[in-house]
Amino acid sequence: MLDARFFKALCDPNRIALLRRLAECGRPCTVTEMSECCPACVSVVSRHLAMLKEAGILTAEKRGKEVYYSVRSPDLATRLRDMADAIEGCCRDGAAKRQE
Amino acid sequence: MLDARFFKALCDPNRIALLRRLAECGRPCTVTEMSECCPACVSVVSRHLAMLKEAGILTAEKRGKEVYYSVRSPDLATRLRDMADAIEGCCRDGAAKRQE
DNA sequence: GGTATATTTGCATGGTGACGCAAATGAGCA
DNA sequence: TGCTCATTTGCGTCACCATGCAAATATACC
Repeated sequence: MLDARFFKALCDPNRIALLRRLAECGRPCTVTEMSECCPACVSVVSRHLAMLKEAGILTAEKRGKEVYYSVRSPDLATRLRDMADAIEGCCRDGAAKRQE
Repeated sequence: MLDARFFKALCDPNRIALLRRLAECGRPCTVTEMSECCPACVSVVSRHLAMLKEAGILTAEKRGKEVYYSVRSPDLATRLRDMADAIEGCCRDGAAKRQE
């Protein structure tokens, strides 16, 4: 549930900026488009996007020469809510067990 | 909303293990107690816990010689759910804007 | 005050990650 | 085929982080 790779993918400010940009854009974007909003050069952006994809945060679809990245927003939202539930449930159960 | 420091605090496997241990335990724990579940030595655990506290994930309360750490579970759950809402809302708005 | 325990902090070190550049790969087009 | 554009990958470098050790700080108890 609490997956280190997931958080690792989001612990870099540039990757956060890319994710935010992609979410705000509301449509699939190419690597070149994304790199315009990021101080790093294209190769670095490509690597960041690949990492976000590996972590299950983005999806990539190849169309011709270009790769279009999108946010897996429903899955992402579900994962975050599941984490919230797990932490609440875990802490509540622990406290309950302690009172027995 | 998407805070890099928050994710940074959770991108280390030992810190995840500490958070999980603390959540499952269901009661405040001392640094020494926590260090027993973690391969790292006490000073490292102390630093990890401090980082989790700085990120707003744990709270620390000093009682005598010892410091008791707890999970800020309601706040943490709220933060995660807010992130989920923000991402969903953001992507939906972007898509809607695109269709206009 | 002196000792013991709990925690934090300074420091050195090894490992990992971000970065830019250049080369390689892939796909469209003349 | 040759050319161009988009993306990825290999590589070297630099910065940051996790770690352990030792010293410092804080608190309790004698």
